[in-house]
Amino acid sequence: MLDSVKATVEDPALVRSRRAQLVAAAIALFNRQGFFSTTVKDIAREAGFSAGLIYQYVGDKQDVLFLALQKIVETNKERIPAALEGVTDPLARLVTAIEAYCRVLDANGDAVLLTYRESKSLKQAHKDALKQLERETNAMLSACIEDCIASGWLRTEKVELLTYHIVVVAHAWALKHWRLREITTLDEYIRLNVHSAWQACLTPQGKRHQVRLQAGAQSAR
Amino acid sequence: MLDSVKATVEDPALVRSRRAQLVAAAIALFNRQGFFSTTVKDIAREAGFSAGLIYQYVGDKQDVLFLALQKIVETNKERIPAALEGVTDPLARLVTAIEAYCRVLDANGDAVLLTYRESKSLKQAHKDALKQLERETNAMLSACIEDCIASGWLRTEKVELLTYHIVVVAHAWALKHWRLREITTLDEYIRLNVHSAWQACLTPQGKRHQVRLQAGAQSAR
Amino acid sequence: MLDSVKATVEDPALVRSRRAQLVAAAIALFNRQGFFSTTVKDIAREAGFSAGLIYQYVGDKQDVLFLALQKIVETNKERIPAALEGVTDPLARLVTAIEAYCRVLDANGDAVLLTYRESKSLKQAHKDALKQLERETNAMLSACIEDCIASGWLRTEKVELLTYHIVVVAHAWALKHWRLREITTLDEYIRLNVHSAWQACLTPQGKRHQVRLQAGAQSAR
Amino acid sequence: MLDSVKATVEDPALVRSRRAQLVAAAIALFNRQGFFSTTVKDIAREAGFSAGLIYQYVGDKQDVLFLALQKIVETNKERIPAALEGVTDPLARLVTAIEAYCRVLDANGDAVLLTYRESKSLKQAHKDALKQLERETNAMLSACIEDCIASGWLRTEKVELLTYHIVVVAHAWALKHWRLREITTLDEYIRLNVHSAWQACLTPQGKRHQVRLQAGAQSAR
DNA sequence: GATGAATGAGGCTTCATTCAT
DNA sequence: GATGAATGAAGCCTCATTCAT
Repeated sequence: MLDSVKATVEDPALVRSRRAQLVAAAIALFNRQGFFSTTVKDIAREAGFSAGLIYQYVGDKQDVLFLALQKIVETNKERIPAALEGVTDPLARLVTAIEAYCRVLDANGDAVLLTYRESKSLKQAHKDALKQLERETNAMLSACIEDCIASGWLRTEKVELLTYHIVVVAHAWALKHWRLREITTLDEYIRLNVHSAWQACLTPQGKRHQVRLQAGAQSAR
Repeated sequence: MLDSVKATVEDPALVRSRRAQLVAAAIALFNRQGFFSTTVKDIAREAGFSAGLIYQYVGDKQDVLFLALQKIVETNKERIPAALEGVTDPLARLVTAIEAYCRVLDANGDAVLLTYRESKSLKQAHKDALKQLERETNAMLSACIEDCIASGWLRTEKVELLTYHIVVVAHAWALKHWRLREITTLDEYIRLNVHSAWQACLTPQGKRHQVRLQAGAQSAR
Repeated sequence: MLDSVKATVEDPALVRSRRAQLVAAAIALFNRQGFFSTTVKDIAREAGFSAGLIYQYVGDKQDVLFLALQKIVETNKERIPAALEGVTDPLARLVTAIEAYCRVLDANGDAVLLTYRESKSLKQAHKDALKQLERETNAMLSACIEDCIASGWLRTEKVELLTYHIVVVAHAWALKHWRLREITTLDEYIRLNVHSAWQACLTPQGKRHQVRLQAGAQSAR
Repeated sequence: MLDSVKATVEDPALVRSRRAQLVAAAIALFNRQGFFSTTVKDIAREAGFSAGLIYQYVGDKQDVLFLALQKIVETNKERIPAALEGVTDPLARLVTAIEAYCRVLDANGDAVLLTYRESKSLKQAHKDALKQLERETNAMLSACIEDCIASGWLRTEKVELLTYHIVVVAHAWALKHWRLREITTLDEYIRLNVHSAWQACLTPQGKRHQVRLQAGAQSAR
């Protein structure tokens, strides 16, 4: 993963830390101004080092974009397992995973928009790498769904289609944030829009199980 | 609408036709290469005239982007009323509007992606104009929903939120086309993902009415 | 003179009138914006006809500049004989010629500046033509001076040098107008600066004659 | 003074030396071809570096013009005090200052013409800065004149008007050089035209003092 | 390893000039 | 004769990338 981008500097620890600076600066700027309107010097200044140095850790301006988008997608991917830690009930896991996912997107805000907006500018290999990462993230949601199906709580024709339904509605919170924040809140959005995406697929037993879970959550407070 | 972009040529018919050429060329290229990687000369060549001529019909390269995005959004907006022509039953109207909308997006394909990707590069006034157009398109779906509510077929807390749910799932077909086309078809996507967005809101009467409608459609074939 | 600039239109009366329009427009614009910052379209618009038409009366944008500068210099040249009409006394003729010259320059204002500023942009033949015209104008002043010398009123080593002295001090009124108008008036400037240029050359008889003339002018009022 | 033009390079010594190259190249070219007919690439080539580099030392092509004109006017301004070094007699100082001024103008030749020709193209702030510099130069001549008045050698109604008289006659040597060099020499021009500008203002004592000075100069040889 | 001055290709835009109507 | 749309060369300027220090 690291080697898909070339660095001339040897020390891998240094490479990692420099690239972290680089990527943080890049994400901030790409969000603010977009990829093309951000100059390499902008990135260098924001990252706190000289323009020339960038080319010791990256082959290309495009590589910076790739590292930035990769960082964003990886962050998304890491948060879900963290949130699922300790949760065992399949339906509870699905709910938890979705909520975690939505809240990462909300926090990362326009980074999501960034992946939609600027992916076009990547070389094909990098595009593919990102799509693969996204698939892996989605696979975690799909796994939760399949567990629910195995438990008899859910029924659906195509798991991945349902996954995508959830994913895009979640993404939409970031993509259409300019309008949605005027008419609702994140919590309401999750409840009304995101969760509704899969509730139509609940089996009768699933529904009963859900009621039980909510009652438990209620009394647990 | 026309005057938000300045032309030095007087004849409005000529302005219209030249701009149509321009916009067609621009949409094709922006889809292929993105806004920033497309040069003004590229556009001129694709449109079939000289580079200088562009500036008789447009003040700016950005203006071309605006005209292109505007064209896309307007096309979306025009197809819905056309499809609704002659349909009177509120629920049938909702279904028809949604299907029409999805099929325009499918046809215009990556143009939708374009609006997400490149809107950033517009001047604020142009961004606002596009958002207004989008709101107007959405309002047509909202109106269908409200008719269904008035008829007692649907119930929902926030009409516009439901509208956005539908809209983003529809857009997702274009945004995630690279993956979705591998796992489903447009028809299935509409049935499983788009329509499911509102069916959770059907009232019992609504459900019965829907069954009746589908039976009618069946026998009409 | 006319033929140093080519016209495709035959009718000489038309050529004259069109060119007059052209030149008037050009002088106004060149004064305001300079030669290079004035576009051919600007000139056409100011003159009240289409851009293409200019090329029927002129070969070049440079030709317009030449016609404009020529017009200015010719105007200067024509006013002096007009003012001298009926004046016979040599010293009175000199005074009259200088005053006339200064007042034309004051009226034509920045046109003078124009000849200094933009002559550089002319083709050599046109530069020469203008210098010749300027020499002819100066020759009229020189003639007055020589008459005064012949009458014994003036004495100077080099007539043309004295002429130039007068000319440049007169031009300075236009060239340094931005500052001079803050510290004096045209009348005072003529009295203190322009006329002083030659009064050092008056012979004793010349001085006496001058006193007589002024007394005459006084009593004539 | 330096900061009225922006540079992205930090090192002030480098800025100074690069700008000196730039200005030297620019003055040569502007004299030869005028400001508008000189391209930025021309300047770069003449200065001996790449086109892009110019924009590290200057914001604009116009800024180059400003620096060039500023350099010219400043040179004029610096030579006068240098020439006055050690001269104490007020009348001698006036004569010395004028001669120094004329000889700078003669050496800088067409640079003077440049200030008349191209000032138009400057932004207002830069125009004002140059006018201020010119005023300061003139003030040095005015001071000499006032000393002479205080000593009783000269009498004049308006000191600054007399200063301008001297200045423009001196400038004329550069402006009308194409003709004047045909009919006279610099020395004769200074004697007959420039100095005559103020000799009419000599008081009787002033005249006597002048004779004494010249006698002294004579015997000193 | 780090700096930042230097390079130079290439983009957007203007505008003198032509030419079909 | 007049119009003004169309052409295309060329200018200014930006910026990714290199390289001497």
